[in-house]
Amino acid sequence: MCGPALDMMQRGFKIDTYQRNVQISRLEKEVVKVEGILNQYGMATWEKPIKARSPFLKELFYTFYNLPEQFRFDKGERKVTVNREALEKLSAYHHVLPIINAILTVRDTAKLLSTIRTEIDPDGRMRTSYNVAGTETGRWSSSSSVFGSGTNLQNITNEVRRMFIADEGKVLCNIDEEQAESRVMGLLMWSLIGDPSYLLANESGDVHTAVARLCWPHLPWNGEILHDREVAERPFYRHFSYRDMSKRGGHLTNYYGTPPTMARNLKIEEKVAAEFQLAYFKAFPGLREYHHWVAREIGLHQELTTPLGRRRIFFGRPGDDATLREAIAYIPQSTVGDILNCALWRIWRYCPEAQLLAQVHDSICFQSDESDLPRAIANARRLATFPLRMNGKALVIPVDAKVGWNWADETIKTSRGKVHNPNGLSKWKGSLAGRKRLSGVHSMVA
DNA sequence: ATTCCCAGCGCG
DNA sequence: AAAGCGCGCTGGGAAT
Repeated sequence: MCGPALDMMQRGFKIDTYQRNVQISRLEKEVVKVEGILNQYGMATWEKPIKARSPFLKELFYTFYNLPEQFRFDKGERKVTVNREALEKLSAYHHVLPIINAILTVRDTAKLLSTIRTEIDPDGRMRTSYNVAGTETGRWSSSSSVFGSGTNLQNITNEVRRMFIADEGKVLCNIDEEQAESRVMGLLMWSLIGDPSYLLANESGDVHTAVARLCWPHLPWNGEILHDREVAERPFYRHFSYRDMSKRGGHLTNYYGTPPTMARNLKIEEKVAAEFQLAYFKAFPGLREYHHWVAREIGLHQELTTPLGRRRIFFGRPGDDATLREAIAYIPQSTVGDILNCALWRIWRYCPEAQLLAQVHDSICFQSDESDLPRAIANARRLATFPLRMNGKALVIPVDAKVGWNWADETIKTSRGKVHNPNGLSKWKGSLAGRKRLSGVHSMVA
């Protein structure tokens, strides 16, 4: 793995420094403005400034204002918190609403700013350091480069990805393993338990609609893709469609999430979450059995081995729920990482026209000369597509390809609305289809 | 002045 | 009683 890792670490990812500077000055102004407002609130109330990220916020809300303490759980411990979720609850006390809004704005903006401000190297490139043996699951991790510049490139938001660009004369391609963890979960349920239902749902084209069909069979489905999708997008509960429920609730349920968690994350009632899980487990009976299978393996051996042969020993107490949850997540997460890394290595070794730029767990970004692009993408896809076998069953994870001149999607959702990004990534359909790299002001249509 | 720790939050 | 897993970075403040 050091081959492709060093290749990317040495090359670095070109940064659009103009775009970077524009963003920095815009966000700096915003932070200064809102911090000023926050300080005025502070002086007007408890006669001290208010810092959005200070631990003393606890004192402000829970002692000075005497509001009900909010808690979070951290490794089995109940702790007082002033995180986003807590502040959103406290905003029901509308005398502190302006303070809370200002705090959340400063936090969001400062976070964004700190990533965008990350030091780039003198040649205008951002470099990272990949650790190819740094995690429990076999995934890579990413951090600042050996010289202290750059940062973790595996947690860059779409908004910030806008400043990561292709070199002159080259085009970016991002390939992605589609619904990878979910498909591996399907293979596990099929090969270990004998229940193919979840894999079939995944391979139906639109997994979330398929899951919705199985969970709510009484709705007027008729098998036509567009019609069924429309049915799935009807409201289920408040702002939630059946499809939303299937997507977010399904993922959480796969990983042993409980109704209270689902209720919190999806902002729905606990009863509604429990109802969904009942239907979900009924539609995919292999899921419960997979959870039980993992519990049994951990109880007996305290270890698991993935279909690609990666063994992990679980040092937690075998009977603990926390140990079980780590174990349930392990095989899908590790397997997807290994599949992607296998693809990465093969592209590095056999597809020289693809210059690797980044690895993000289930996706790879590379660049090619425009003239090489169709060949590079065809080769990369071929090298990344291979069957995963387990107990005589097999699965192929499809590989999606997108192209553009910067690393963000064509539509960027920001806190202030949507921004059109004409140089961004769009689905590869065999050619650039008339797309051209826009420069200067034309590349930034608000 | 430097190091350590925590809380919060970003991605897959 | 506790309430998906896997990471890394930053700012604030305490400890050294």
